[in-house]
Amino acid sequence: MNYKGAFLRFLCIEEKPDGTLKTSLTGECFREAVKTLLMLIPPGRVTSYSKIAEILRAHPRSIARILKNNKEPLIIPCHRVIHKNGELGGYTIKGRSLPDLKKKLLILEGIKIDNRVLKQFFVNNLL
DNA sequence: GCGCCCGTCGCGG
DNA sequence: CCGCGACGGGCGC
Repeated sequence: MNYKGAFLRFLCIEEKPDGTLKTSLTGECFREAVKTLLMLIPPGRVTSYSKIAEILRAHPRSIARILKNNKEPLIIPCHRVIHKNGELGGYTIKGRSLPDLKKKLLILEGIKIDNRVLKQFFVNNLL
């Protein structure tokens, strides 16, 4: 099995009848997979909802839904997940919307935010 | 099962 | 810049 095959199997990504790829992970397993990917983002770097979704062959809004219910903010660094275009996106802790905190955390990690996060701060290869 | 929620995205105007 | 619809997964009923 080549690298790609191993990668797809590792994330339980299978081919659907229509030929598209999709992870068969659901519920807690899916959430754990998302968390694990987030842990791979180094401090001072960011990634996007769609990048996570792309890796898992899932939908960006699914990722957003998972992150909103993140029970371990800071431990699971969901503040490092932003919009693909560099906008910060939302940030919720225990039901409270705290976008300013997200911004502060990113600045503390050395990320320059000039209206948007510059492309250079995105991780190129998460895996 | 269905319907609604979501911290998205890409496209068109 | 804005509006809109697609998409996928969780969750409550």
